[in-house]
Amino acid sequence: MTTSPSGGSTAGSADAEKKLRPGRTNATKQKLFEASMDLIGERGAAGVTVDEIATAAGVSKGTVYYNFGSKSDLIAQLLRHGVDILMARLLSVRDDSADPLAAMEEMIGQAMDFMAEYPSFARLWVSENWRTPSEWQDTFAELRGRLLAVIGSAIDGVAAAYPVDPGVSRGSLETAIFGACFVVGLDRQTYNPERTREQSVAAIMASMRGYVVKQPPAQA
Amino acid sequence: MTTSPSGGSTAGSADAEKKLRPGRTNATKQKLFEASMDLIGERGAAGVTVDEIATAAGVSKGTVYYNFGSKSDLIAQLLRHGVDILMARLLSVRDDSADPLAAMEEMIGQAMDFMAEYPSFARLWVSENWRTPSEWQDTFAELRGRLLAVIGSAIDGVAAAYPVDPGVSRGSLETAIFGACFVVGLDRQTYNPERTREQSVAAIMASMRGYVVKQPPAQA
DNA sequence: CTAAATAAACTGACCGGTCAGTTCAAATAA
DNA sequence: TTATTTGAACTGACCGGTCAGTTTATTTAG
Repeated sequence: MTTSPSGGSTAGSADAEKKLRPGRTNATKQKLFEASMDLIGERGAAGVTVDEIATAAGVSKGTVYYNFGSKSDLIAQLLRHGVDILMARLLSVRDDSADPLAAMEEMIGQAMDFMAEYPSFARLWVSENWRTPSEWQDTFAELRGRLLAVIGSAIDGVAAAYPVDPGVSRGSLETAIFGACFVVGLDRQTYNPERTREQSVAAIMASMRGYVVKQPPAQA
Repeated sequence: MTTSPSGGSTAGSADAEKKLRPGRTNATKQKLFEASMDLIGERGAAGVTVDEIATAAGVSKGTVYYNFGSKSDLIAQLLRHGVDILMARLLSVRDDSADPLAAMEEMIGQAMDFMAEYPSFARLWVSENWRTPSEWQDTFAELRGRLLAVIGSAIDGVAAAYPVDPGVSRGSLETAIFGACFVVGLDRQTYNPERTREQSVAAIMASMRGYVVKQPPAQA
């Protein structure tokens, strides 16, 4: 076997040993990420061959196995890569103590932009996320937790500034909003391209507005 | 070739020529549906072999091709089969003119029950629904439309009885709720089995409550 | 009532082809 | 020099689909 760098599968997503040699690897990895994102998003992880990915990236099959240990490892790193991008966008929303509801809205807007820009990643996510015994179970659990934490803290912000319905659990609401972002974004891409970003955001925000109670807290 | 029945792919879901010969075919098809639902839900359409499906159904590979024209056809009919079940449940909700919001809530509850009972179908749906050039594009478009129509009319019912936010388009809201049902149901199954049915319904219903305006119609 | 005939339902071995993964010597760049 | 990439070959397993033949239930003929 050659001296493949391969990259840590369970690394903290930050590029740990990137600096060893800038070389061409990072550019190659990037190309492989982009190519495989599209292909896998379209036909599913199992429906795409390594040869196809290599060809689409303008690279040889050997290079794939030089940069990644396996097809499975490539996909795991691809998931981290996508989540890193999404996380960066979500965290770019200033958590100013102004209106937490507005912050939430901006976050959802960022998510919608991400879905529009990386629809293939969104497809990959929803395609593989809920598979029961999956090779990426642990990867998904970790990444999902990281994303939900961000949404959760945004919800907390709202709950701290407004009276909210105690009958709605934070966890379920996180899930509903998180999932709605993916689904609404994908649906727009696939079936309703005429729908605007604002319409989509408004539809998802409806659940937040329903979360804050109409009348001042009944009594609870 | 033998005289395969194969079943109409675009039939209106009602069993048309069931009586010609009771035979074993219907029972066999049912077994194949159940087996493939589970397997495909777990590992994806491309990740399951016809041999596996046949074995799981306690039937030979040839029987699969006797009852269905191809693996693809099996899956298309499987999708219709699942949607028929879900539709029946959604339509079982009495559309009494009482409280449309309560009707909506019951419908979401029915959807949650369905997701709990057929999680594999839900996984199959979200896995394949948004694939761009897919063999089942048309099938999905049709079935999606049928389901959305039911949800849409429930939303209409609410909009007719309450003052609603005109800034939220009906279509986007349909999508958000529809998608949330799948995602919340799957997430409960996969990551949060401790969550109750009521919590999940409440989280999804939040978007309906946010859809009806708090104060009597502002002015629009 | 029984045996032959018929057709639906089913079987499983088989085929052409594909795929993930491995290896490696040679080429190419930093 | 050394890290990186190439491209091609090879393997061993697997896969979708086919097909000639077998079982099973029902019908028909004697």
